[in-house]
Amino acid sequence: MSYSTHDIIKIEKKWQDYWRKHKIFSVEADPAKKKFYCLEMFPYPSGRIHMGHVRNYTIADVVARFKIMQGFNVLHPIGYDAFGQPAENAAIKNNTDPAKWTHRCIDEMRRDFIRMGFSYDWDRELATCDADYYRWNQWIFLKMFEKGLAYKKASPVNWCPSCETTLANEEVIDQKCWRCKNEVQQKELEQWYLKITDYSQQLLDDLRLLGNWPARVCAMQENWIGKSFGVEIYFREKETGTVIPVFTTRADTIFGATYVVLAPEHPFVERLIAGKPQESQLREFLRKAQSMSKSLRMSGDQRKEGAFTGAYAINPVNGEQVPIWVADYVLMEYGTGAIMAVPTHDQRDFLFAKEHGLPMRIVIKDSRRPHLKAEEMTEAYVESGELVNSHQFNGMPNEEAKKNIAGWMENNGIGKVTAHWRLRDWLISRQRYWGTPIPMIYCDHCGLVPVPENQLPVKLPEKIKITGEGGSPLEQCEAFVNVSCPVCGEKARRETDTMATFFDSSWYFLRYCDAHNNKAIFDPEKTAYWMPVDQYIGGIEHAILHLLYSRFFTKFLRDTGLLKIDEPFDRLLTQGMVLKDGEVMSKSRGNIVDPGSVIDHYGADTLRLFILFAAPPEDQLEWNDSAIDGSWRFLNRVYQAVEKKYVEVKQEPIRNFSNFDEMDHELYREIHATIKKVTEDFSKDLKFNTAISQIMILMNKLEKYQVEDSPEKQVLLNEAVKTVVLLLAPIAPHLCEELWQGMNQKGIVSRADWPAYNQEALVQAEVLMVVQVNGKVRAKILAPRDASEEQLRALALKDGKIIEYLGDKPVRKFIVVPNKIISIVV
RNA sequence: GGGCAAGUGGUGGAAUGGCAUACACGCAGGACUUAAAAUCCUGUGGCCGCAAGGCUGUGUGGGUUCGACUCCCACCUUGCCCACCA
Repeated sequence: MSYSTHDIIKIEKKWQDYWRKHKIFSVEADPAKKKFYCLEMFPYPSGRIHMGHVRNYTIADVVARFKIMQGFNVLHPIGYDAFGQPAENAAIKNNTDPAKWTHRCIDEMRRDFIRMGFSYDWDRELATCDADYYRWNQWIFLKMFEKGLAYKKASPVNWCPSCETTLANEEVIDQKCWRCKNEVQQKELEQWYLKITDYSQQLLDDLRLLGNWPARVCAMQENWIGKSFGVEIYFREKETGTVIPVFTTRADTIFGATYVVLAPEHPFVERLIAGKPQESQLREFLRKAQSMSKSLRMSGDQRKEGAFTGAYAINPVNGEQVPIWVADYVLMEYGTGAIMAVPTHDQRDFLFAKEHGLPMRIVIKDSRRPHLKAEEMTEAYVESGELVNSHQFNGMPNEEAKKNIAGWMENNGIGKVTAHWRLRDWLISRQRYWGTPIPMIYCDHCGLVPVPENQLPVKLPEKIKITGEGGSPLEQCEAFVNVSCPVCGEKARRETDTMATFFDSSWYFLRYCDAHNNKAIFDPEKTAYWMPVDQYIGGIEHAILHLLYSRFFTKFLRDTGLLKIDEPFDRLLTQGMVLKDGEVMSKSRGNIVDPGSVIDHYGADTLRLFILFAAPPEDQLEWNDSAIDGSWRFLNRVYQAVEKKYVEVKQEPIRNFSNFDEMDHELYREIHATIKKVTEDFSKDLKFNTAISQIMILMNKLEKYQVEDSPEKQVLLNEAVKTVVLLLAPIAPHLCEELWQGMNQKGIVSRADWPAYNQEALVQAEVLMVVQVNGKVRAKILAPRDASEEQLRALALKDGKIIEYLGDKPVRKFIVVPNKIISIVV
């Protein structure tokens, strides 16, 4: 058979059918076997796969196949993150049913995965939009509700008045609704939250357990959780004595506080301004500030607006009376919703004070400009220095003062050392159709009633009209909404909010362990065997939310006794993006390369090889139409090598090393060096690009190798060819199966044993050593392995070139790095 | 503004203290062919040189070292993430 596109397509189809028919990649939990759980982030089923999927899933597939060959019981599942807005939008646009649309997309995607030759356990396939799956979302929600971790709270949402619907932040573009282009408002709605903040400390502490995660992902999570230490200082309102706690990380600047600022939403504001002369102006300001959407209010260089309340606060450290302001640059969600302003040492306070003519006082001396006056400052001084104007703390370095002042405040009851977090509770309510219904019921008599477990799943109603307008589609579905109260039996109403899809994806890796259990979320014995995921692979865009939520769910389920692990994912790889002409591939840029057409032309193996070879997995990958020809050519050469170089030898000649000539030794060494390199690259840092390079080097060597009718040499050559096929099998599995069969080997290559390398084969009797003189390479000498310094000195000093470079200068230093380099200093 | 990456031939990249540019793409020349494709061979950082060879070279400047793409300091550029977080 020749190597043509036509044949390749046939070969690939043949092996894909074989693998599926014989369930080669289906596995069962078996405590007698060592397990390996290889997982990729499951896709949103948008239809055909794109290069990002190809890259992500090819990397995972190589890991899975490699581990199988190494003898592990490998769990490698796939599923679909199938709820979410695109299906609903498509339904609105084409007047179709989201379920139908989604399942059609899933079918297309599955076909593409099969065509890529991925080694999935198809028996565990799942889709989050199936009731078999989302009933367990509801079950988890009820458990969380039971434990007080799911609760309802009024909070502002982006609201489009013309579509009568809530919008995600991403759907608000320039303050306007992405669909109808009308102005978006903020509206208070009762929303469901998960109390992830109960786990803040654990989520932070356990980052230490994630040594096999990219450091930057941990750093991003740490920043997101955002624990900051500081002091809550108790200011008092002058008239009533009401305590106003403010949070600061800069207690050292307390003597420079010249005003206090409350967030517009601060509950105390209302009482403060009532009856004040400027009340109406203040109300106007508050109205404006609160109607502004959060994203606008927080946008970078927004001017800081604010107003004086007419009230004053007493600074507890010096009894000083300072004005209380309300300003939009203070956020209710962070700290106490109130700050002490130190304009001289905080840039935001500085800008605000300049804008509104508020007083300033320097309390930390800038050693470079010790005589600077506050009114001469052009920006806040935020560096360190000695305290001034700070009573008994004058002269103290400010870092020291931070601790001392905090301690002094605690002793005097005017402040408390505390920590604040950036992490907020997780809003999971969506006023959408295509998601998991939140299993709660509102009863006029009994209040908020959870749906009893035995009534799960609360199914999404089918065949309902979705227009995108008039609020949540479920709200209009009488059959869904009207229900009798599970407690008193009276008429009641169902919750019509659905869950954010991040809920679905926070535990799918657990369901894979026992995908079709209809009695329980999973059998704890099965998760005990398979979990944690040994290798997780996905995009960096999920570095924060998805991974944090999954960690939270894992800890929660551990606390309910279902899991025994603290963290779900042992090793994490975040693969880089696929670029074309230096830009991310996207429809709008028109620079998409369709994987399907590449497979049609070259076959899946070539695509797999190229995408692994072109860049290390974590880096960005530049798509190159002509470079893929190189991958095709290489596989062709492998094919030819088996056809032409592999000759079965009847009698099994005894390998006799003493008969090896230099060429034999070289090939033998290269075989084992390649096994070693590929094994290490596949195991440790998943450096497929260098593993492939090394296989190419072995190919280059074996192609040049001459057998000269010697059966012994033929055995050696056969071993080289066989090694290439084995090492390449995880990367180009279809071709390697075909070649394996062609070589009359037992079984299939997907289940073959991964070759072991012989360390002795790598040891050379003589090594080529580089000789440097004054740091420059001047000669290379062949020296016996592990030669002594004396031997090497003698060898080096009789080398013609070295003699020339040394001249009659005396040798000052003679440095030997064994078997590598000799460095002579004169 | 804060945090984290990264910067190496015409291109993707290799080398993480020890021969810079492995492996591949591209390009040039050659073989085969009526011709083309495919395939194979040779060359390919820059400068000087007929050559042997020499000098130079990993964003910029400094440092540590016998020796630095690699480690340290400062700067420049690009990318990503976070960001009125007190």
